[in-house]
Amino acid sequence: MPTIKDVAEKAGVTVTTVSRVLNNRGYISEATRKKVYKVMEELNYQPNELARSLYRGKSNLIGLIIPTVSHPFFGELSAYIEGYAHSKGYKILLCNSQLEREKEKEYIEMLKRHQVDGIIMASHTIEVEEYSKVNLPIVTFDRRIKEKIPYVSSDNYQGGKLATNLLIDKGCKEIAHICGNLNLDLLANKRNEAFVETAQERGIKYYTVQTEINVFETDQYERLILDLFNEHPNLDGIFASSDLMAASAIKICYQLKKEIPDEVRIIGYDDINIASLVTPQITTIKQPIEKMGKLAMEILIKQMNKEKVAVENILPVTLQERETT
Amino acid sequence: MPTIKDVAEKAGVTVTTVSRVLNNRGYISEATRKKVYKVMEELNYQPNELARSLYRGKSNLIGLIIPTVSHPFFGELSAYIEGYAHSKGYKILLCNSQLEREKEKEYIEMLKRHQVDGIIMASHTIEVEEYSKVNLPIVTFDRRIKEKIPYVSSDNYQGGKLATNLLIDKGCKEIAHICGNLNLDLLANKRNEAFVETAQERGIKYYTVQTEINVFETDQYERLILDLFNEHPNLDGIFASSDLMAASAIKICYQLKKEIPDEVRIIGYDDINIASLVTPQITTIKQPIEKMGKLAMEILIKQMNKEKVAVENILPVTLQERETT
DNA sequence: AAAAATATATCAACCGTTTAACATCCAGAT
DNA sequence: ATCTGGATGTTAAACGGTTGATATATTTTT
Repeated sequence: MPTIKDVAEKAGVTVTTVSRVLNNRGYISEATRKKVYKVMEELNYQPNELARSLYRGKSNLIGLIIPTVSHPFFGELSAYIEGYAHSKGYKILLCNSQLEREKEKEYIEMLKRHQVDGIIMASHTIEVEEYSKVNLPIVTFDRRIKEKIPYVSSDNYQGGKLATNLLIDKGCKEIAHICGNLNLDLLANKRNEAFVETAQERGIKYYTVQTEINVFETDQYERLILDLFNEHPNLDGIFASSDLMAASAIKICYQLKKEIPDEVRIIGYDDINIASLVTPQITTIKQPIEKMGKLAMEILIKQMNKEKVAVENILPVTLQERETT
Repeated sequence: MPTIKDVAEKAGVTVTTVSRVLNNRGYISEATRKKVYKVMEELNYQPNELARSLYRGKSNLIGLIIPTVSHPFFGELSAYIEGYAHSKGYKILLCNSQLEREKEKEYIEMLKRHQVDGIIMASHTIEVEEYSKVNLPIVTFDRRIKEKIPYVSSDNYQGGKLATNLLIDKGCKEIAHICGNLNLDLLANKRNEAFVETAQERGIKYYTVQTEINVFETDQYERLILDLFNEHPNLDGIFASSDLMAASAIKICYQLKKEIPDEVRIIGYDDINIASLVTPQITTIKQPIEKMGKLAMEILIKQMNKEKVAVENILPVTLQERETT
């Protein structure tokens, strides 16, 4: 790999001059500028960002910690985050925590060693105190930390309310919410709050089913839903806390020969791409994934520039009515 | 951020000694080792990997260029690649090319500037000559380059053959292959070769439909499939070159009130997670995504260690029969 | 008591780049 | 003839770490 020295020698100038060309500082005549650029071209020279980052104390690297990029929600979110980051000159270091506390910690340390400029944290199993130790611009997804760490979320309570009301409006008499584990202190838990409160207010029978703390496993979803129908054969409405769960619910309904939406109505959450691709198309609560990703990056960049940021950043959700209700 | 100097001072030793502790070189007594570790703990010291990488000429960074991580196939692939890379001490820099030539080039240059140790390239729109310019360990997905760049692929011809034969065995008389654009010189094109040859051999009417060169857009898939049925109302078998395309085909069949699998049989490709999650579950050709990801990383690591690697690395595919055939 | 091994220190070079300070040269304006 | 400012050079320090050479203790072995 050619260095700035090679370029300088070949162009017959000093490294200072080359550096000046590279960084547009000081006086440089058009002639030398052209000559230097030409040599860089010839040598296929690329400035070493490690060296630059070391000197500048800024790496332009962002750590992204998610449960796994193979989950479509996080896949889509990551794509948007990376796209926006790239447009702003930042690179994404991808970390799949698999929702394991130890991995989260390990990744955070690794990111610090690599001098990332900030961390986007969308996987939350570590203890709250760990967050304050990070000591780096950080933005959180869907989780409020006691300390003043900014977070991005969508309006989970409103989403839960929209979903529950839709089921009831459509005539459901006995409904269930299948959600992630409520012991994880996530803002998504507000969906269940809304579900419970709305069902109570409107005097409808309701049940809550939680998944295990583990990872996303469709087998588990299917088992839970099957058990649910066994216990409550008259269940006629399911509010699934992700579109993937909704797809599992659809599958089980077909197995049990329950017609959708006539006998059972199902509403999902997220509105990932496949929600409108599968048959029947899934009615769902749309999270503004692109906006959330962009906002997270914006907040991170502001923090890096020592600008003030709001701690709470909640975006609105919308109901996407399709074929399962 | 504390530096090695801070640690040395606080521990009352020199940086050389700290560095020795850090790197396990030379003589170090247990006492000083402990003391140094304790101080590192107290200061929450993390060695600066930029500085280390700069000196060592090795960053432990790998560039991963894919069309987009929001596509489930690449999402799953990326998760496996990152997981295996992490276990080997490598970090992944995520690059979504959106299948744009300019972005691919830009990303490659960026990765070189950041001194990545190697590149996994799963997006191929740049010209073949560009690959030789890279001058870095590289491994390619599903694309053979004239130069001796190693590639990982699954047995596309066999996959196409399995799929086509299944449709015919099940009684299809008029079949179509919906595939990506054949002008992109991808090994996936062998699926179409196999499709055509098998259909001819067995004397079955067949058609090939290509998508535009663009990105993956379900709207486009749906339009193509709708047109296909308009032109060939008696079509009774579809070989879709991805599970997402198969899902689109299912959707259109429902719209046209064609029963699956009685009137139309559909087989997908990839066996991404959602293939077995949707209803009906998609019959598909399973690519060994995890093995392919791992193999790609292994080949890259071997190249980085100057070991010899095979250019051609083709893994077997298997038929997953489910509900759409 | 001498030799060998262990433990640590000091010093300096190096990785590739940036940047500040200062010097030099030249062309044009005064 | 002098001044001004543009264009470049020289030099050296800095970023944070690694490493080799060399020196100097202290222990341990012979």
